[in-house]
Amino acid sequence: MTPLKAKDVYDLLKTVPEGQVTTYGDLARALGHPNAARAIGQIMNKNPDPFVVPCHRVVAWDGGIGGYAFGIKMKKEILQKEGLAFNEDTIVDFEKKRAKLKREK
DNA sequence: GCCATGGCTAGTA
DNA sequence: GCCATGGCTAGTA
Repeated sequence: MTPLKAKDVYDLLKTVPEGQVTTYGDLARALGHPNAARAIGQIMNKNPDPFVVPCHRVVAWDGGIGGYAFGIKMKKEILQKEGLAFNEDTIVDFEKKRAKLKREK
């Protein structure tokens, strides 16, 4: 299996529009690495450019917030600003907000 | 040897 | 609540 490239993750993530989200596992599967969810999280943590790569739009598989380099509180605020609603720490209507990823390669 | 995950079990109510 | 997974990095040789 070809290695997972950070650039591929970022490129795919950039296709997720404002107001929608994706998950660590979805990104992993779309790139042909069904078990690399955790590696995706680590790649997000090293995000070179938070203003270009919308890593705040990557959440946990169950609609939970996941993590964020600048704190999950800020992540939540940004997502709310982009139009998502929360019930406690879970995204409301998560399945409807979940982006359909275009499979790469 | 660390984790910004996720899936599966054991054990309680 | 445990642990497999996979990419990264600190720290030793």
